[in-house]
Amino acid sequence: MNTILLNILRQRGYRITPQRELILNAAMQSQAHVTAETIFERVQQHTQALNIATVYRTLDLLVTEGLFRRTDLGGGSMVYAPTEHGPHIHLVCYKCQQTLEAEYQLVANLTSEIQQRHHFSADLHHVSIFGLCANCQPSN
Amino acid sequence: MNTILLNILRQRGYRITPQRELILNAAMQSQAHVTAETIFERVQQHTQALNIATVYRTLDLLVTEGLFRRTDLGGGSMVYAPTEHGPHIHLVCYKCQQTLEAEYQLVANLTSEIQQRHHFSADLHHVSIFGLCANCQPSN
DNA sequence: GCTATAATTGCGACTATTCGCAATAGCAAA
DNA sequence: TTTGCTATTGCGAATAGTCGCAATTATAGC
Repeated sequence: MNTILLNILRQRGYRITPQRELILNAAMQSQAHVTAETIFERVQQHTQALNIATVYRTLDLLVTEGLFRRTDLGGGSMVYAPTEHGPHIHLVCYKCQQTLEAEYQLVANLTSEIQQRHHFSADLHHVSIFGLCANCQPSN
Repeated sequence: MNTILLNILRQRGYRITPQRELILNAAMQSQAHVTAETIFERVQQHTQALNIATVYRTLDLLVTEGLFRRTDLGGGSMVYAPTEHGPHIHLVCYKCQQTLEAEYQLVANLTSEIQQRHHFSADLHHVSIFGLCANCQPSN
């Protein structure tokens, strides 16, 4: 049972509903990125009392509150991960759809440069970069 | 009438259909980014002989052939622009949805670093970076 | 413990996009 | 110019995600 994140939400004035508890627990259940659909299925194994729209709305809330990150890994649906899992970037191949994880370090100073030059606070903590992996690049 | 891009497609073994001509012309009609829906509406002013799925498929083709770029500007639908319009990056605000254009230069050496370290050919030519604009950042 | 109120949920409709499949039609070769 | 092959299209259904609105409910104040 994850009380830490629930308490953060409560402190920020959000109501703690059974649905939010269920979603949060299901979302924290694995170390990997999860889709809304996966969370929905996990919760449904215990109870019927949940609508998929609520899953999306709760995940949106968690993302805008900075507790989760949403990433497009090119698989057709967005994936979510707790912010505490630490920043890293995703290299997603256009062609074969494979994804590589890379160190956040690569984009760290891009963030500060964008802040200085454009006063824009870029969120690159779980960003996806699309392109072609080694195997799929034309070899000439 | 845009014969240059049509010839490139022909040379690469793709068939030139009336639909592809119409879509290509409509897509090149303005300097700005366009959505599939916009292209579809433009073409429909001339003829009914076009299906929205074909618009999406043709745009996909143009993107995978490197002739167009697809970008998510956070407005709910993807936008497309000819590659020849030149690279630039988009700073998209999570909160107010406003987008700023910035120089490609900012990410130029990130591309080569990713190539060196991960042998991954990153495509950052029209990338969107999400975050908070100056107005929407907490001011403390 | 009750009540009032505003946040949250469920539901059904809607949007953007993709997909499978049968029908159509470019284009290369004869 | 006709033919045949296969790429491409149209269609309708499916998927991921969002939205408006009425019903429900968490929580602050009594």
